[in-house]
Amino acid sequence: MARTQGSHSDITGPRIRKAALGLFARHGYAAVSMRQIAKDVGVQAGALYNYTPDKQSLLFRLMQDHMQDLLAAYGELEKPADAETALRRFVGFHIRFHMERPDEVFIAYMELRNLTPENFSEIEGLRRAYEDSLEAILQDGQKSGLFSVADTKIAILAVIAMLNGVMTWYRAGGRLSLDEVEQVYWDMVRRAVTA
Amino acid sequence: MARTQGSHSDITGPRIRKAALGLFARHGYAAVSMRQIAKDVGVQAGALYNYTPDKQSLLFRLMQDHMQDLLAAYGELEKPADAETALRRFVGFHIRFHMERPDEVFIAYMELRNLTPENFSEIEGLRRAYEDSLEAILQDGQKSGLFSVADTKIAILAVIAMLNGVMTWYRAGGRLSLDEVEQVYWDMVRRAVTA
DNA sequence: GTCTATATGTGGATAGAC
DNA sequence: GTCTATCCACATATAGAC
Repeated sequence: MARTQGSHSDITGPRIRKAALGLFARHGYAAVSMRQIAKDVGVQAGALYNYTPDKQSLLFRLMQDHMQDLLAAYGELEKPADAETALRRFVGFHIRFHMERPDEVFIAYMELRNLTPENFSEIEGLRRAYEDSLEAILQDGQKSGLFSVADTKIAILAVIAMLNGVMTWYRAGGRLSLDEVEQVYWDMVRRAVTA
Repeated sequence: MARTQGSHSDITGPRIRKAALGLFARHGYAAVSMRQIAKDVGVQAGALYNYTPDKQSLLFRLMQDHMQDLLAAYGELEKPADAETALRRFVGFHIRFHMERPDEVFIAYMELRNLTPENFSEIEGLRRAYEDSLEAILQDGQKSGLFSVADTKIAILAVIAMLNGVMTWYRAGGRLSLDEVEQVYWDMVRRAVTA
C-alpha cells in the first residue's frame, strides 16, 4: 500500500539530526532556530516535532549518540598488554575517531552548558567513563615503571586536552597527513609520560 | 555641581562589561539578552545603548581587552636568555594569567564564532601574536639543541592546548595548590619538548 | 544618563486540516 | 507525517520625555 503523500518518517528523522548537527556546530545551539533546521531539511518547522519533543532533546541525543559511539568504538579495540603500546593505540584511536567527527566533537565540547542539569549529568558520566580508560593505561604503565607522571588525574586531562587541540587546526589536505599528525602527537605524549 | 539624578556614566560602563562578561561566560553570548545584562546592572535595557552601539561590540570589546591585556602582561615579563628557563616562565605565566580570568578565557575560546568576520580577524591576529612568543622560545631551544620537537607549529598548539586544559578542572581550594599545578604541568611540557 | 514605551522581528511550540 | 496558521513570549534596538 502506498505511503501517505508527503510522509517520510524513515528518512526525515536522520536528516533532522544531520541538519541540527551541522547547524549547531557552525553557529551554536542557542543561535540556531528550529525554523533554520526545518529549512535545511526541507520541511516546515512544525514537522520537526514529530521526531523530537523539543530542541533540547535534539541536542542531548546528538551528544549522547556521539559519546556512546566513542565508548563502543574504544571498547572494540584490542588492548595490548604492554602499556606503551596501549597508550600509542589510545592516541591513534582518539585522534582518528575525533577527526572523523569534527561536528560531533565540537558540539560535545561547546554545548555542555546548554544541557539541562539531568542531561548534563548523563553526558558527564559517559565522558568520565572514557577518561577512565586512559587512566587505566597510565596506572598500568606506572606500576610497571614504564611511565612516571607527577599526578595521574592531571596527566589524563592534559593528554586529552592536547589531543583535542588537533581539531582546532587540522584540515585534510594540509601540510601533514593524518599518519604524520598521529606520529607527532604520539611522540609528545610518550615523552610527557615516560619515566 | 550635583550630578543629574540617576546619572552614573563613570561606573555604569564598567558594570555593564562586568555583567556581560559573567553572563556570556555562564550562558553563552547567543543565549544572553540585553535585558538580562541590564537587569544584572540594575538599569533598563535602553540605557545600555549609551555605552555600546550594540551587543556585538560588547562581546568584541571584552575579547579584545582580554587579548591585549594578555599580550601586555607577557611583554612585561623578563625574558631569560636560556630557553628552558624561558619556557618554564611561559608555562607559569600562562597558567597564572589564565587562572585569574576564567570568564575572559572561556569567552575568548567559545565565542569566536559569534564575532563578525572583521572582529574575528582582529582577535585572531592577537591570538597569533601570543602564539608567536611561544614559537620563538621553542625555536631558540631547538637551535641550541636543548629542545627537539617533530613539528614546531604543532608543538606550540599542543602545549597551549594542554595548558588551557587547566581551566576546565582547576578550582581554588581543591586538591592541589596553584604552585603544585604549575609544577606538574611544567614537568610534562618540559619532557614533551626536551631533546 | 536613564527612563518608559514602542517598533519590528523572531523565537519555541501547538492546533487542526489534509 | 506534513502542512498552514497561530499563540505568546521575548529579542534587539530606537524615540522621546524627564
